[in-house]
Parts: sequence; structure tokens; C-alpha cells
Amino acid sequence: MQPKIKDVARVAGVSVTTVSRVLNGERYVKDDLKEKVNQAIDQLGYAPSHIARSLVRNKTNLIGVIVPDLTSSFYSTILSSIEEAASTNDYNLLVCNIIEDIDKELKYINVFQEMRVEGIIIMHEKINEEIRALIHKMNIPVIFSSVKPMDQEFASVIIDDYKAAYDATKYLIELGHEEIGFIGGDMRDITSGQNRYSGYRNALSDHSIKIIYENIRFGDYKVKSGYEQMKDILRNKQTPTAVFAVSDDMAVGAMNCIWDHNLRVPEDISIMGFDGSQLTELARPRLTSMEQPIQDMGKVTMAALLKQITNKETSNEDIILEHKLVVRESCIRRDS
Amino acid sequence: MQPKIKDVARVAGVSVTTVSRVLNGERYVKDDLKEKVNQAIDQLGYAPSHIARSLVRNKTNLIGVIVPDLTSSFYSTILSSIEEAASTNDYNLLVCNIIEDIDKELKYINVFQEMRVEGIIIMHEKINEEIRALIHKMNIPVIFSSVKPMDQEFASVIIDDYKAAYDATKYLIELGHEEIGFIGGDMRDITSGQNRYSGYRNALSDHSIKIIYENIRFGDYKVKSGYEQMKDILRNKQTPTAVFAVSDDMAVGAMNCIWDHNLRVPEDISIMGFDGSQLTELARPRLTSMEQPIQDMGKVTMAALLKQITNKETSNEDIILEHKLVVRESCIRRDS
DNA sequence: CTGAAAGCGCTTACAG
DNA sequence: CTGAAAGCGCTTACAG
Repeated sequence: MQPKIKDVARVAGVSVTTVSRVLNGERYVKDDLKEKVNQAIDQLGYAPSHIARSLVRNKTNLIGVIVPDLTSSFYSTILSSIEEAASTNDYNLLVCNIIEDIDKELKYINVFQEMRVEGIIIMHEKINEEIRALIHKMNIPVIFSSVKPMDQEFASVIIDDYKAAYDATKYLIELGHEEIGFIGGDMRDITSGQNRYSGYRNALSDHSIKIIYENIRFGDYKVKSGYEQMKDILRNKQTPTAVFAVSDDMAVGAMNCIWDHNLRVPEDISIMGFDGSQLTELARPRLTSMEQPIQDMGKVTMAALLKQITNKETSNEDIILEHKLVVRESCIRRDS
Repeated sequence: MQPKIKDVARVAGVSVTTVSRVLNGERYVKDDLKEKVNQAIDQLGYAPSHIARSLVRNKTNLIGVIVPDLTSSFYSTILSSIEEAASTNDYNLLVCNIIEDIDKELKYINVFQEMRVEGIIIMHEKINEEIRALIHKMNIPVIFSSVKPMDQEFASVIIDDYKAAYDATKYLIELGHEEIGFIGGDMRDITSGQNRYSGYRNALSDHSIKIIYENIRFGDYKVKSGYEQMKDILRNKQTPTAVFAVSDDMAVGAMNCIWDHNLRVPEDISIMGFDGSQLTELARPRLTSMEQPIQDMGKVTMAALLKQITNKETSNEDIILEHKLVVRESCIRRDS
């Protein structure tokens, strides 16, 4: 059994009120009593129960976080910066990993409600009516980080996917590429998939380049799907001279596929990634990528959430961060 | 404000005791009352306060987890399987990320104590006297996953590092290599560093191969240090024909360094990794690695912890899991 | 400056 | 089968 405030009071020879006061750093406690209390605390190894405190203060200092895949370097990097910001502000993270299991998400949101978390951060793009309704009913700040589900009324911290994809494609065009393949993301539940695809298409048409649908494929943002989609593309009679994959993971998958076909990046095919994950520096050749400010994303998300918590007002205004093209070695000028 | 049990009781026209009973699935509640209560719960969107429950039940269903680096694919994979096991058993995870900051670790252990977590999982190898003392005082189950700090009396879930390193080295020897470089890990705080190093050395001497200290370097398990240490090794007059790095991250760093020097893996230098992380399949050539059962590690850790929690007895017996050599493409027979 | 008492939202003997 | 009351470990007016 852990010691309780009553034990401290007894040992120190004061009332629990007084112990509580020195615990909470109030003034109006005589130095000698304070001393005695602190001694008793040390002696007993007392640590106040956060549980009891939460109950009376009506404040838990808990944030619920839903991650689609902890093993993804993209999400775990965001989570890491969220954790840092939380820790700095004396908040603790309840972390839930959802792998393709929307029921688990619902279950966890329920748990979050029971735990009385003060806010929720979701990095999962799939969300159904039931979850939406539950979140609304809970009436606490919710913020989406790095994703923006369709038709939703919650705030997202996100980049301008359309423009980022447009700029990435434009860069390839400026390198002289005209057959530019595309490995897109999910087109159903998430706005990024559609916006990045639009950005790609419009960049091409704005530069009067014909869209070759044979060279357009859609994956699920993961390495394996990048590999598979690239394999498909390589089967075409006329393979593109450059491929733009809308995640670094898929880009690396594509690079590996190219390597396994004994072709070379970037000499045979240039590859452009998206995200700015650790893989960009790990891959050989190093991956040129349209980067999201991953580190900032977590920080900004927490800041926005804490602001909502503090001001007791929910906001549904998206926060748009800047994307940035980082040129490395995987894209070169096309020989013309 | 969230509705409370009192509100439910009022709406349903029963006592709070009755509401509590249907909440906890007790028998001895007449069907019509149960019905009314459930209706009231739905109507109000009531979810019982886990905080209040924890206080009275003296049980939080919380586990504290300390990860050294969330962005590492090794640790995040273990964390992911820990999370899965926790969720299955209705436990929630309080996650703390420690990056080289031992004070933060102490702070978090304190938080864990205040939160009255029922158990703690630590994947961090650095631990000082203060932390050790605190953990002991808390008197709750603590288990180390994938690491075993020196001189400690807590249980670890771990592989036989000595034997694993021995076997990996032996494999390289059997491929005909005689100059086998080594990129080791931290030799101070963690037993794996020393045990893997011993395994490597003994494998060599058991096969009458002279140890060349020039080709032995120590990193910090991360990609970058693998790169740097390999750079050092390549500066030597006689470079090894194979290098064994005691983490896949360092192995990939070494491979990248070799690539950047316009040498080839495995034709010029074979590379053996350690861990079995995602990188093994991502790298090109694919990385041959002495693998830990990463997925199992999380599962086994949680199982052991839950057992201790349930039986209210702490154990300090290590659990040793099997290592396994997975041959891919980065090691080949030496031309002799 | 200090303490007795009420209350946070639940559960659980105890009584009926 | 149902409910009034005590208690979980704290904080916070309130009174002195």
C-alpha cells in the first residue's frame, strides 16, 4: 500500500489540509510546519495520488492519441514531438495504436471518455458516423494531425496537399520529364489522397503534358504498396522517366522495385517522394522529397490543442503548415 | 459537464446503487429497472468515470511505458505489440519517450507513481541509483523489455546476446571470412553491448582467427553511428571482408557508407545486421541479420507483467527468447 | 497561518 | 432484488 496524505499528516503532526497546502505550494504555511511535512513526505516516500486529485480538481492532464501505425516512421516521429510538447506542459499521453481496426478506434474513444482525457489527437484518417457522433457528444477539443478526413468539422494540422503535389510535379517537369508516373494514396477516406492527385494532374495539364493513365496507380502509403504499384508501372510498354510517389515509404518501395528489376535510380527513372521521413536520408540514392514539417506538426498540434483546452473553446479551423521541396539524389534532369 | 451516475439514477428513477449494479453487470437487478437504466444511459450519453472507479477500486488499469526513442523502428515495433497485448487485456498505456534525458525518466517514473500505474515497462538501458531506488520503493512490477541494464535486480525479456553474436560471427566465418570487422554498441550501461562483443570475440578465437582491433569500433546503435564507424574502418590499410554491426540501424549506416565510397555490398564487403527490424527488407541489398523476435518481445513482456500484477508478486527472473539468423543478400561467401 | 468538514463520482458492504 | 450510507484520497471554501 502506498502512503496517503493522512499518513503524512500523522507523521508530521499536522492536519491533512496543511499537508495539502505544502503539496500545492501555497503560501501561508509556517516554515517549521512546511519542514516537518517535507520530512514526513521523504520519510514515507509519499507521492500524491493523481487519481484523487483528478477527481476533485476535475482535471486529468491526460491527452488521448490515436495513431494508425506506431511502426511507421512518419507517425512515430509526429508522436515523438507530440510527446515532447505534452511532457513540457505536464500532460500525459494515453496512446492507442489502430491497425485497420475501426472498432478498436471506437472502443478507445470510449476509453478516452471514461478516462476524462482533456483532449484528443487523431492521426487516423478513417472515421465513421458513430465515432463522429461520439466525439461530438464528448464535447472536448479534438484535433487531427497530419490527416484530414472527408466531410468533417474538426480542425486538422496539415499542409496544402494540392499545392505540395503540384510543386513536386512541377519540379519534375522543370527537370525535363514528360512521362511522369504517379503512385497515389487512398482516394476514399482522406482528403490528401484526392488533393495530391489533383495537384499532380493540374501541374501536368498546366504545362500541356498529356496524362498517361497507365502510369498512374494507387497504393496505401506503405512501402509494400509502392513496390507493387511500381511493378505494375514497369509492366507498361512505355515506362515513365520519373515517378512521383505521395509518401516516402511508397517511394522507397518503388526504388527497391526498380533496383530489383536491375534498373537504376535516377539514371533510368527519377523518383520523387513525399513526407520527409527518416527514409529520405537512409535510402541510396538519397530520396528527393516534398517534405512536410513533421517535427513541427506534433508541436503545432499540441499547441493548438492546449490552447483549446485552456480557453475552453473548440475550434474547427485548419492549420496549414508549409511544405518544402528537399532536393537530394533521386531525381535528375532528363536527357533530351 | 459530463453526466454522472446521479443524473442517470434521477432520469431512470432508481438509486445510484442500482445504476452501479447494471453498469457492473451484476445479477439481482430486475429486467425492467435494468431497461430503464440503460435507456437513461443512452439518453444522457453517460460513460462512467474511470477516475472515480480507479479511486474506489484501487485499480487503474494503467501501465507506464518508457521508450528510449519512439522514432526507432525497433522500439516502436515492440511498443506496438505491447499496445496490442495491453488493449486486449483492457489495460491502457501511458507512454513516455526519453531521448538521452535521464532526468525526464526520473520525472516520468514519478508521474507513473502518482498515476498509480499497476506496472512499468522500460526499454531504456540507462538507469541510475535514484531511479532504481524509486522503482524499488514503489513496489510494483517492473519489467525491462529488450534491454538489460547492468547490476540490476529486475526482470528482463531479452535474447541471449552472447550466443546470438557468437552465432552471427560464426556464420561469417563459415562463409570463409577471416577479416571480420565489428561495430559494437554501448559498453557502459547495458549488458547487450558487452555480451555481443564477447560473443564476437570468442567466435573468432574459437576458430583461431586473430582479432584485429583496428577493425573494431563502437557506436550507439543508430544509423548515423554505423555510418561514422564504418568510415573509420574504411580508413584502415587493410579493410575487412565482412562487418558485423550489432544493430540493423548501424548495419544500414555501414552499408550506406560503403555505397558512398563506391564500394559494393556484399561483393566488396559483406554486412551482417542484428535485430530484425523493418530495415532488413527495405535495404538493398536486403540485410542478412541476427534477428530478435521483436513481435514476441512485446507480447511476452506484457504477459509476464500482467502475470506479476495478477499474482501480486514481483519476479526478477529474466525471460530469454530465441534469436534467429535470417539470411538475405548482404553476406556472401568470400572468394578464396 | 491552521484545521474540521464537505464534496469530487464512483463502489460496496449492510440492512431490509 | 433495492437503497442509504460509508469510504476511496485528495482539495477547498469556511471559520477561527
